[in-house]
Amino acid sequence: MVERDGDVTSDHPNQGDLRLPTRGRRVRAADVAAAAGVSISTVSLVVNDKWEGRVAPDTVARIRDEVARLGYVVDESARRLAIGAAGAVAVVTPAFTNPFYARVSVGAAAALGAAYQVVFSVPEIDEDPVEMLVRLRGLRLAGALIAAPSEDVLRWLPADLPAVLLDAPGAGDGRPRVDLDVADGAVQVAEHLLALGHRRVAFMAATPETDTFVVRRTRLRDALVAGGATVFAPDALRSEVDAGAAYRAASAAIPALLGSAVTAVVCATDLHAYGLLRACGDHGVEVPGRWSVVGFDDQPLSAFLTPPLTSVSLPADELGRSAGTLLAELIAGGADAEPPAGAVRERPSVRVLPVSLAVRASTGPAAPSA
Amino acid sequence: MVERDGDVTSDHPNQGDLRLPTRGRRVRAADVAAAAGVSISTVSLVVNDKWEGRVAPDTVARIRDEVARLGYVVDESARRLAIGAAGAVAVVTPAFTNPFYARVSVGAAAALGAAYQVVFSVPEIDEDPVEMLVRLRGLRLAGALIAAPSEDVLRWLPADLPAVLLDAPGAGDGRPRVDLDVADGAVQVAEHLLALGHRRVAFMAATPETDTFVVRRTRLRDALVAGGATVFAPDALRSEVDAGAAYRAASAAIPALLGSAVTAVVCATDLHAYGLLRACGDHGVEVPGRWSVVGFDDQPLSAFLTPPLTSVSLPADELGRSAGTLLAELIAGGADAEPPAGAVRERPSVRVLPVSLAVRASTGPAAPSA
DNA sequence: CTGAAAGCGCTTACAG
DNA sequence: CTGAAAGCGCTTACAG
Repeated sequence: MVERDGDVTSDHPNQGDLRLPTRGRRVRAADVAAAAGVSISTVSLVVNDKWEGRVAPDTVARIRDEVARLGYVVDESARRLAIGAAGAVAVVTPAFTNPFYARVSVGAAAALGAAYQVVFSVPEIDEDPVEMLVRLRGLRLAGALIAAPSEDVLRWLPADLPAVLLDAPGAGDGRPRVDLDVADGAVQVAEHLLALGHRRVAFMAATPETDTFVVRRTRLRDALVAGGATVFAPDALRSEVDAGAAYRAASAAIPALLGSAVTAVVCATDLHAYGLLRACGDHGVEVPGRWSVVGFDDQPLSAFLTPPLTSVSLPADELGRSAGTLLAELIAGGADAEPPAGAVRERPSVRVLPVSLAVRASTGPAAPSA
Repeated sequence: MVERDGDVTSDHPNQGDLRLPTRGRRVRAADVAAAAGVSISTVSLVVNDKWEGRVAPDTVARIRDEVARLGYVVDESARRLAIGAAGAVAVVTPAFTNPFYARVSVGAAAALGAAYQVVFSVPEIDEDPVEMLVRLRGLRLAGALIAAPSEDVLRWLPADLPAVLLDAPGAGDGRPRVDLDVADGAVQVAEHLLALGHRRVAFMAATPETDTFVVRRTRLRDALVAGGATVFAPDALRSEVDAGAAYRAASAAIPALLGSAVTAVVCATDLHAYGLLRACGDHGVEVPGRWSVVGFDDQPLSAFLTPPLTSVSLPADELGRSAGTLLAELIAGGADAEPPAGAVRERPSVRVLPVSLAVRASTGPAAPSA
């Protein structure tokens, strides 16, 4: 007999040990079976809805009554051990407190939550996502959803673990992927600014510059240059994805920028734009009078800034939901199974979600050249 | 033999069945034992670090080598079933995409994540938190952390489930709790406004008005009235906790408010303040020239608004961390154990975290009476 | 229509 | 210092 005293959810029958409160005893299938006068097998069939044609209807009713009366819930550990199924899915993102990833996480959980236990991994909680993923293998990981994956995570990812990458336009390792069409978003920004007469544009970059940020910067540059504009991406004008860091960088960079004839600043993310706008306020730089400002993300709050921010609207929740659905298919369909020897390896599915530019008051006609 | 074909993580030895890829086979303690030439018991002792004085050091080394070589990870389902321990903790909040609760969640997970599997429940994912909590019982819930609990959740909460309530100043059901001293925050706001000469103040309320919001409103009112000010809480000036809803409510309410001699508006949350500020911008109401505006929460972005928002700074991460730590103590210490018969039931621990007012540019001297 | 039995992978007294 | 065995609570062929 395994001893487990002091355990709040002890399963020990309370045999005369007054220190073990009765309420600590879990209800087992055996309890339901005894109460209903049937075997454990029958209880299992009923609670798993596999009784049709195998258990008499009134037996079913009796068992259901007892389940409700006793408050029986199948023990997940035992169930998973018995059926050998993987029950957990990991959702790995770079941050929880960044509303973009919060929305991605919610979308993913909504798509997967019913079938799997969703476990979130963010650096804010787990120092090391790889370490956490290793630990999760103990939960029999069914799959993983990885947003803006780091090199480390990609390197670790076992080939046989169904996984979907999100928002990783550059990660070309043949994994199924759901991306946002940030390249098109950048083009839309360029067209918008060109139409407003902007010909000298600065870009505020993100560090570290992951795939999506590289795309945002280079495609914007290419499209602007093709339209006859000049683009600056000054070293000083870059920061982590954080409004405070962006504010400090922008504050330092603004004096020099004012010397150039820049009429618009495009930011790698809305958070950068928040910091920039605040710094503009400090320096008396009027937006959009002197500079037009554009962001990427269109966070829920961006429409409420002063001035409201023109931003590339990224469907974060749909990104999460779409990736979640794809992962579920992958797991269920065994799309990850080894192809027959000699077969042409199927191209992994890459879904690209469209984005749109939300035009607001932070952009306007280019100021007459300073 | 239990049949489990089509299972990605099938544990079937791959005996001649070519359709079952080898990589799908999990490594079990038995594999490590065989490889190291020891028994399963010994492997268990070593991986659980219980070998001191019981296993020869070079046996330990040999086993560790094999564990590393084979990539063995203890199966959590089997482990939990064997030790009968509860491994999961639920964190229930009203929202994920509200940065305040995102920070609370991160704090809680940081405090609990090492020892327990943290499962988040938010309405955005699970329609019904109660239903989800019931399902979680199957995971042998060790405890729950419940932020701004609804009546439903409180009613369901089993008496024997260790639970900590967060930010629930009115929930007087004797549960251990961690609260924010929003009452004091309201007093600080009142003092700040009175000192600036404000004597006619409006309050923008939240719907539904949960405990914490009632405290914010009533304590502010009492403190302002005690200081000789008049307080309005117009029905029109209230909305859900959402910047868009707040914007619409504020837009509709502003014309009437301009008719009153109000010089300051205090908002139930920063999100309300975002909507109000935007509406003020639309209506040409200068902040703080005409109205001073104050929020509650001090969200990370509030310092970057134009003007930067004066707000009651609520330590969200500490709230989560503190509650997480308290819950861990509760679970470990069995503080929930039935007291000895006749003993005076100990008062539940209620921790109240101090808050502070972050004074920024959105508040200033009261405008001369209109 | 129903139940006895094996098995999932682990942990832990217990007996050497 | 080491291993055989029981038990955790469930599911699923299998035999009635």
